[in-house]
Amino acid sequence: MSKAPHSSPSGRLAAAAQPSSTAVARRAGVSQSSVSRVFTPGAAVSDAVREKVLKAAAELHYRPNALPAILQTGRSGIIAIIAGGFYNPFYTEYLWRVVSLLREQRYEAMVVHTSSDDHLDEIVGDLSRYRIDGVISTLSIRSRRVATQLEAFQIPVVAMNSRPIGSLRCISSANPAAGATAARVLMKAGCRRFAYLAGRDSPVQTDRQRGFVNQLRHAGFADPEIVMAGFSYEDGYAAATQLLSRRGPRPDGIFCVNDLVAIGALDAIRNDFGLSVPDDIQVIGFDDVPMAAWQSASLTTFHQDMDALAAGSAALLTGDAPARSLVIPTRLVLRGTTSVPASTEFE
Amino acid sequence: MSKAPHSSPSGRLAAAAQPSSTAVARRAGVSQSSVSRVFTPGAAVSDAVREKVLKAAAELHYRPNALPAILQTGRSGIIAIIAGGFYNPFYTEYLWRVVSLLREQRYEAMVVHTSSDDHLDEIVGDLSRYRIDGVISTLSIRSRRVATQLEAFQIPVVAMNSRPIGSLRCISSANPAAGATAARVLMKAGCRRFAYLAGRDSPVQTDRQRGFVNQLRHAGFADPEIVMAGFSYEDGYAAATQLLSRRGPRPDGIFCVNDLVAIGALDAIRNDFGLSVPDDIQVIGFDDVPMAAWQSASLTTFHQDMDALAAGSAALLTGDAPARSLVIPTRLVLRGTTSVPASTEFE
DNA sequence: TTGTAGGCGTTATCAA
DNA sequence: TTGATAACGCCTACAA
Repeated sequence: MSKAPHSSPSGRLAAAAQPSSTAVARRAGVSQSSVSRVFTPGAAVSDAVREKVLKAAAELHYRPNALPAILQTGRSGIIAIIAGGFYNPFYTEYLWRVVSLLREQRYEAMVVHTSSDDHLDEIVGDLSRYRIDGVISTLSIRSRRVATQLEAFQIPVVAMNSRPIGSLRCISSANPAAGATAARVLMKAGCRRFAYLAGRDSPVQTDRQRGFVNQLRHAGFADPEIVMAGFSYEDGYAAATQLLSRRGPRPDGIFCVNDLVAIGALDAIRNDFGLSVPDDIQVIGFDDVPMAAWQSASLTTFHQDMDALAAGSAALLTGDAPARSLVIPTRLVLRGTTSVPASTEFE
Repeated sequence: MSKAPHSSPSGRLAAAAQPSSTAVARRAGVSQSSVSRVFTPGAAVSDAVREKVLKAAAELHYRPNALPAILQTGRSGIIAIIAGGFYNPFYTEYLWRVVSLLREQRYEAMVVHTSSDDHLDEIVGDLSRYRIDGVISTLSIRSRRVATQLEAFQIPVVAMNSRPIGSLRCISSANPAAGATAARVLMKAGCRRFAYLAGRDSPVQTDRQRGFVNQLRHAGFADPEIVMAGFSYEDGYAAATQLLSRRGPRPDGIFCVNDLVAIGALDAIRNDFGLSVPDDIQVIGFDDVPMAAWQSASLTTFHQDMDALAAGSAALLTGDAPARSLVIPTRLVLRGTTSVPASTEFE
């Protein structure tokens, strides 16, 4: 007996037909409505009927079908999550936290992986066929065209690290403030010549750089050397190599757009140039990914409040948030790549 | 004008009502069937009707609603992915690859995060309300109870690293073979006293250990010291510390259940015990996560063929696979934590 | 407390 | 090639 599911001729996966509430009703000797009521929390059903229905349901392995209800109510309970940058543990941690949190709130997550925000509108268009209730994007939305298209779908969209274009709801860490703190830490630690290893066009990158540069200027220092890196270990490694290969005095304080870049830089500084961190050069990263705490890195960095980022994203989506935009404070984590007393305050 | 979506009184997210094919039909002056046909690939429609319909659809921002079609056909095009262990980049890379691949095949992925396979049946029960076409689990399914429950749903289930219980479809890397190769590499490199840093009860763990131990025995060596670690950096760090703090001669060849454990061990060996790798101790990991290639680790390890794992999982699900179980070969990646000539063959 | 009837937006079927 | 009509499985009235 081949009760197992099989592929249809088209090659599409065909699940075995599942029993309907009508089938359960027939078996239990009650009406379909009664079955529905038994599976609707708070509906009035007599114990006798409930018992009969549950028995029949168990025998048939009945599971209520969510789709007709969605058709009826227009609410699917599905949130689309469009994510990228999985090479950075920051984004994968955000992903699982958001997914878990949504599930606690009885939403399911439909996840799409993409590396660019260029096709976000197409993707949301595809997913809107499932009548998704909302969208969370870990990719910052930079294109106004995409933002406009997204609005046409009439689906709430929360984007991380985006500028608030149109009706977009945005959440991010306090990047400019952290950049400024990075500058203060390095200055306090005695650095005199600064450098910044930059990401590529993204609000995150811009904000961190701006905070850092402005604070240095404010303190009367020369602008830091800016080296275009990217967001990966390899990018950081290459950028640091380039920076330290230049003629002239080398920087003694480096702020990096994220931890991966910082760790790449550290490996170049220590292994290829034989320099000591923090004696010759001090380094600060961003994200506080698990690897930053590894002994081999021991990287001073900014911890992003993942709990708050996830909770804030969900709140923005459901409208429970007080605003249309949320900014979450970061926390400085001092480790071995800087030399300031741990008790120093940097507010 | 408040056209934006809003929360209903119940606090649930309510998306704005989307136009139906009937609305499009009315506007285009054709029947609903014709609209349906325009959006059904391969259906016969005249150019005149198609044009009218597309025009009306564009004006209304119409998107076909997938739900009634699912009701009708029984196929949702949704695959559930139940994943955990996101602290290990191996699992997150697998996740995005599978998600991307499924999307290419026109499936959407519903993702649930959970750390244990204990509730897999409940989760699948929840998701079956959406009439999912299949399930991929990155958690190995160990409980026969869960496996039995899963069968009751009549939904195809692919599990990574599981034993084939019931109708479960399984995929994994060639773990025992890799374990044996690890033993051969360390022996070839001149090691004499071996240790294995173990994970906790999972087929992956057991298979790698078995391959390693059997090969050593086969070559006439004493059994390796087995230290219970786990799967994280911290676990590896602690296990190595424990191992090297013991009295008696210390091991000179260590195989670890995965890269994170190996990197944790490396940090303990080098920093806390001041030993040299590979001169005093040689180390091999498993997975070839990006961090294994970082200079600070430079870890010899086994590369898992992520492409094949993802493609195999999808094929098992859709029935395109030749078997109900797939085993994917690994590739040895020699780096700085072992001292064998790169050209050596270990087949 | 229970049952009957209508409708959600598609696809499938059949007639025109 | 097109249109009318019946499902699909549930929820929401309303009636009994």
